[in-house]
Amino acid sequence: MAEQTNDKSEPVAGPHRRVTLEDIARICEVSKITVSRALRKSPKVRPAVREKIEAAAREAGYRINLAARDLRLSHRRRVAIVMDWTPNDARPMSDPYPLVLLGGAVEALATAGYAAVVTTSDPALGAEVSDTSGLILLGQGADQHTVKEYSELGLPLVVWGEADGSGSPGPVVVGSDNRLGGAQAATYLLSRGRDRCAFLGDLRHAEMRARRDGCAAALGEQGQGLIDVDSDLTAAAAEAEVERLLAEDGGIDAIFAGSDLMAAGAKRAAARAGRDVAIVGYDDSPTAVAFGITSVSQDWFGGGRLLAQTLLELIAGQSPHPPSLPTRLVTRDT
Amino acid sequence: MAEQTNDKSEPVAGPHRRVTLEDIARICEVSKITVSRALRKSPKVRPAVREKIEAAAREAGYRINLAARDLRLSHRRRVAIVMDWTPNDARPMSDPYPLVLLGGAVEALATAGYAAVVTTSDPALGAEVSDTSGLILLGQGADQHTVKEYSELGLPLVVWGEADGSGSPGPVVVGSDNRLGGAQAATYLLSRGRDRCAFLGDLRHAEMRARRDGCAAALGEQGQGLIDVDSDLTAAAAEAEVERLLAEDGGIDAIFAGSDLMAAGAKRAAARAGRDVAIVGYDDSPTAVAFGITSVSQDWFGGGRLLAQTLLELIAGQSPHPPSLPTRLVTRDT
DNA sequence: GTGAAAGCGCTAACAC
DNA sequence: GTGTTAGCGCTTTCAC
Repeated sequence: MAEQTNDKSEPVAGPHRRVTLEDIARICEVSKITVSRALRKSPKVRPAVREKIEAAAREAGYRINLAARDLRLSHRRRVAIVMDWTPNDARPMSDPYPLVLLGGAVEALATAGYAAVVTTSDPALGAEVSDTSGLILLGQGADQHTVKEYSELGLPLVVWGEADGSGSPGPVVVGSDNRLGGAQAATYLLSRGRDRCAFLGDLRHAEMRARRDGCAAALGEQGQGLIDVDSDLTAAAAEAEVERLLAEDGGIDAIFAGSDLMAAGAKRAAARAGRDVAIVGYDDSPTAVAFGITSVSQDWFGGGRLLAQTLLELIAGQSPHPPSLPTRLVTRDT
Repeated sequence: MAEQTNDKSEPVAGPHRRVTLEDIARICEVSKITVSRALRKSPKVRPAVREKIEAAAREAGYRINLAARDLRLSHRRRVAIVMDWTPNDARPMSDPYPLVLLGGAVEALATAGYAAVVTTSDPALGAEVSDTSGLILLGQGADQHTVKEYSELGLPLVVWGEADGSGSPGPVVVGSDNRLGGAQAATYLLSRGRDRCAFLGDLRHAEMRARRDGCAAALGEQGQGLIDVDSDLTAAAAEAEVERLLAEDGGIDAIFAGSDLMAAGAKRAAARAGRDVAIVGYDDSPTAVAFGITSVSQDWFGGGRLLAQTLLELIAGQSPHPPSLPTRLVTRDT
């Protein structure tokens, strides 16, 4: 629109010099500090003056220079969020949920007046990451190497992942309660009268292990065991593993899969084998919905918010002990 | 100068004052401009001095203050990325792909030395958004209301979505070539000898319309028509629609669905009806992989990169005309 | 209620 | 090669 403010008898300095407080001050014939106060809605400025200034600022397209404000105030209300998923891992880049996590964090940070600078772990932007109030690391929780690297910055640091439970002095970890999720799966399978259950997943991932452990513990209380089946995190791999498993073991009547994709594979294998197998997946994803698979649901958005809140507490000098986020079982056909 | 820090033996100045160039300068007994130059690897600084300075900076944990740098240089190497998905829309927040889009944009921006400030369309962070070099808007491309709102900031603006093709003076739009995707689906269905094809989707969305139009045009060249079937973008809705469609029309032998989830629903309906229906989905998502559904694949990461490149050109004062991103058909069982 | 002066930490421009 | 001076745009004293 009226982007080019055809100067009001003032020299247009430079091709595109931005409008500053001083410009507005000159227009309104007040000092720049008054403009500053007015724009921040200080009660010390007379309403009439304030309105005039606000109008002039709007008219002239004034936008505050945050660099100047932050420099003067010597703070930076900015937090870095490092997305450190590498592909071919537990969470492919195409996984929906990290985005929701991000959304939750961004929202909570915004509410607190913080901006989120998002980066991949590209080192090129080192300065942008290190000149922040704190850091959120999103990725496979306990990738020790990356965590160590970032914790050396000496900034408040919160990591998304599976708490190692050791209570060790490492970074603050926020995560979903995978053990609880596993226990909920077990309870469901038991309620359906199942007594020979297998866990499907890649146990090299801490989150998968926690899911398995939670399930095994709950089953154990009823005197049942849990059979580990190692599988890549794809539907095809899971299908092949379950096909083999069902052929080998005629008693299997329940499968808890560490992801919905694996659960979908398991369901196909069970259907082809003509076996009645109860199946629980993980993540309550569109895949689970489409296949009608019972699944453990995580509160990703809440997770993002908790991540942000925890970091903000850390920045404020507190010592937060964030709770694990509860999971919820969503029952469907399997 | 007012030197109140006489005690250089005292490492703690105040509760947490950050290390500045001046501190390093004092330690190394040089001027701060020399430190500045050394840290930026200027060739004007003698290697010996430079190394000494670098060591001292590392030792003292010096981190540049970007606010000061940006203020001095009067630029801001920062771009805002606004995630404007509202739920219950074409792309639910749980949609996987925008994250990849984001990743591509963040990576390309980082390479160019720009940081990405990610926000939801929460107005609380207005200043953080408006004090940037430019804006990337991620959401339903042509949500006129949001686009207008942001374009009033007068900043370089690039929107992800379906180009309206009008060549109108609106914002620069970057998007995937949905018409091409539709045409690829048509070519595939024709190659499988199909002659009565339906399109499944919600035509209120510009992207869906473009997919349908591309498909219809390609079919039209072979003298075939395309039947529109309106459906919500869920597997269940699609399943119901296709069930009805197949019952009504005994000739249908092909379905092009605007999303993989709908394609999965269609596949189930076809299987239950015992009909041989060729099916093509859209997005090449994990769901398509799991269901073995032929699908049109978009280059989301490349899309993010193109988004960033386009914005950077705009910032540089050029008038970019970004190409549509080509799609690719991934053939599976359907 | 309003203003004048000072300075946050950095770097471009010019000395030397 | 290195240092001195100045100033980016803002907000906090402290006057009035």
